[in-house]
Amino acid sequence: MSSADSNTPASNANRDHDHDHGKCVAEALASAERVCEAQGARLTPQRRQVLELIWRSHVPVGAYEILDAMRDGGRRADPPTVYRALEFLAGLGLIHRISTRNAFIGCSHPMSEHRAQVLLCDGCGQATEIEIGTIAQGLTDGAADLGFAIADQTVEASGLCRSCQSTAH
Amino acid sequence: MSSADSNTPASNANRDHDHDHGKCVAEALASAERVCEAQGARLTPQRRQVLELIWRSHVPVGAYEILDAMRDGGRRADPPTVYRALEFLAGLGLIHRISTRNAFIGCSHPMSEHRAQVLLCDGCGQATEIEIGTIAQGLTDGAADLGFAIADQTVEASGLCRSCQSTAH
DNA sequence: CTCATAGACGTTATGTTATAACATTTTATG
DNA sequence: CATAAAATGTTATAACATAACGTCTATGAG
Ligand SMILES: [Zn+2]
Ligand SMILES: [Zn+2]
Ligand SMILES: [Zn+2]
Ligand SMILES: [Zn+2]
Repeated sequence: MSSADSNTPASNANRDHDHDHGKCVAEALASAERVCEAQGARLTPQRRQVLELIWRSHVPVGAYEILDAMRDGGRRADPPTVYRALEFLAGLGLIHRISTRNAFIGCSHPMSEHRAQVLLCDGCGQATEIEIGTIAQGLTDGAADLGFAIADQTVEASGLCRSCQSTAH
Repeated sequence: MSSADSNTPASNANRDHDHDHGKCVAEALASAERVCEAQGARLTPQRRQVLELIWRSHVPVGAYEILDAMRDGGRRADPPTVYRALEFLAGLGLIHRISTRNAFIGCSHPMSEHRAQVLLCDGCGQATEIEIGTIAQGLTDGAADLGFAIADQTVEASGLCRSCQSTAH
């Protein structure tokens, strides 16, 4: 993964409402397989299905929505099944938990180490992952000034995306 | 409240584990009364009690902990009672919800408009509110570059405070 | 191939957080 | 006092998450 960079995960930040989502999904699944292989982890059919269900859209999806979708698909499932898969996927950085929504989104660029920073649209519900280095660094530095050592960061903002601003009238 | 600034709410950021917490509480309650008066809102005994319970420490407190404490105090209470008070207090900026913990803390400087930015210690559990303007601004600007208009921000970081770093060995 | 092991998954039950809906009481005000 | 608005009481349930333990399955050693 150090040679060609034909995929441009950062382009997700500029994603429009009518983008080629099939590409998002394909890239996400390909990345997932690479990450799992690299980590010696197993992307079982069940885990893969949960990842696919999360990637059905860019709208954060709750654990029980996933559960319902799995049942709709004929598969027997219970909460622990879903939460285990979510824990596995989050552990590998393949998904992010959105704390303010109790929901999950697929990570747009799971191959690179990063802190999740997310924009949440109150109009369409879509989440957009961004990566503003100065925020992560500013937070780390600001905390360090107080003697606080940051281990993990959560940065979530809500508002209106470009499309939903033009729609609102 | 525009004249003397004898209280230094920002000093909370440097708060030690053995600070004068009585002062924190006294200031918080005084601020609450001022804010309520300014807004024409009523700080009823029940709301005041919830605020006091939240201010028992700097550790974020869950709604049901508050509920239990109210019942311990002999008062009859049910979940909606607590959640209504929390909603009221949060609406006035007197408390902040900590999304990553499903819990609440008292706001250290409710008189000034601000976005909550919080450091959460995994050791002692205490929350420290900080205010790094460049983060709020960087987030707003970074989002604006994508055409996204931010209405609300959540910034939470976990790690170890100074005291808990020295303790850990 | 058989067995031991570890990881994944199934299953049941329960814990935890939050809100809907409607009744009643309190407070402010004319 | 009459009235309306705000606050609170009350019951029930929705929504989110995990504990605990049993079973299955892939894998590798012997
Ligand atoms: Zn997409
Ligand atoms: Zn939108
Ligand atoms: Zn204090
Ligand atoms: Zn600490």
